[in-house]
Amino acid sequence: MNDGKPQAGAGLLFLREEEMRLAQDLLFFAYRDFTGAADPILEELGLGRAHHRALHFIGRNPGIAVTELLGILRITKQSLARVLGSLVAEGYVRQTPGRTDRRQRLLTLTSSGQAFERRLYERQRDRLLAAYREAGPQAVDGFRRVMRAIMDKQARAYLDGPARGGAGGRDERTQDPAS
Amino acid sequence: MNDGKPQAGAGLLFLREEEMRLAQDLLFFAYRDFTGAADPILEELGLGRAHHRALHFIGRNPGIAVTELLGILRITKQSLARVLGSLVAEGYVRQTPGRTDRRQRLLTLTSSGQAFERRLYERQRDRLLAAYREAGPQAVDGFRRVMRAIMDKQARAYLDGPARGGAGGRDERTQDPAS
DNA sequence: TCCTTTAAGTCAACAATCCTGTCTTATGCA
DNA sequence: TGCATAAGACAGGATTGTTGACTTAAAGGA
Repeated sequence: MNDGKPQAGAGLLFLREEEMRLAQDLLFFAYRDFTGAADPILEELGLGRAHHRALHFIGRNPGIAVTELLGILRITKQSLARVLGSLVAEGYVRQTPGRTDRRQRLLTLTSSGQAFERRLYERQRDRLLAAYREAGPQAVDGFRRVMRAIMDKQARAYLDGPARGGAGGRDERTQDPAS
Repeated sequence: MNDGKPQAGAGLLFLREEEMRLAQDLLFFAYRDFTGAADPILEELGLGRAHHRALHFIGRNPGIAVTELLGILRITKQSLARVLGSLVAEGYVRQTPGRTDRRQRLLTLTSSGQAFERRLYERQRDRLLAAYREAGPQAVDGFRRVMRAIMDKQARAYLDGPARGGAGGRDERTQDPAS
């Protein structure tokens, strides 16, 4: 990075600060417009972004336990309970007792929950796909690297979990809890 | 990416969907932990993330008009008024009438506002800097390209505005409104 | 079996953040 | 002069988040 030019100090520090300020802006605007893309669908169904986040991670982790979902969303039990309550009440999410640990209420999307989540997904996908095409595969690789590096160890470990990334294997949770 | 294997259809579609799902995850976790990095400082001063966002964009655009800030944050006048009210009351933000348009109340950080914003910035900077170092300059370039491509035209235009990006020139707003 | 811990849910109360709609004041501008 | 715009204010409400205390059921070790 420092390519050995004589006067190193203030000028480079300025550049570095502007780089970091730009990164702040990028994260704000990209996230703002990425999440905003699904808003029309949510409004149509009378739900909010909190519901969307829950649907996304339940859809992505069928049979996830409540505690695990809380750890992902980083919200309190109460906050999740409210959101989850309406999702269950409207038939988007099903709760089934854990087989090995019967204290758990494993969460799964119903078929209408899957359909709803897919509509939300498609809006964000369209935007992401266009961005990926515009930026090109090499940029996409860099994007992934930086985004992974920004997040906590814990989140990286989650992304590397058996359900994702791994060579095609579905993990045990994917055996859908019998309705 | 498509390395010319015979059976093209379903398998590749699956891969593409997993790519998009991963992108959703990346945006959620990176944003969650990026914003979370400043939370301890905010809590210390008894302010919230909404205050941080306002401070950031006022600091980045000294002398910004209220309407322009509303357009960036995409919130309503009422929401901003509440946040701005406390920032002004606690002496972090100064409002000065516009010189050319006296209806405007141009927003600037006071020196204590600058100091506060800097503390918040430094937390996020540390995380971003570590991520940039870990991912490497080429990845950073890709990150920027993809993030820019995700956001709205309007936001890209903002980032290309005269105050940023341009070859070193400060724009007229930077002439700080006389206190 | 007894005891502790854990998973989940619940209730009450509250705080932050956002929204809508309506109105006023001052100013810009044709 | 008349309309549009910038900003602020008021009233009321919705969403999303918080804390703290408590209950129920089940797991799991001594």
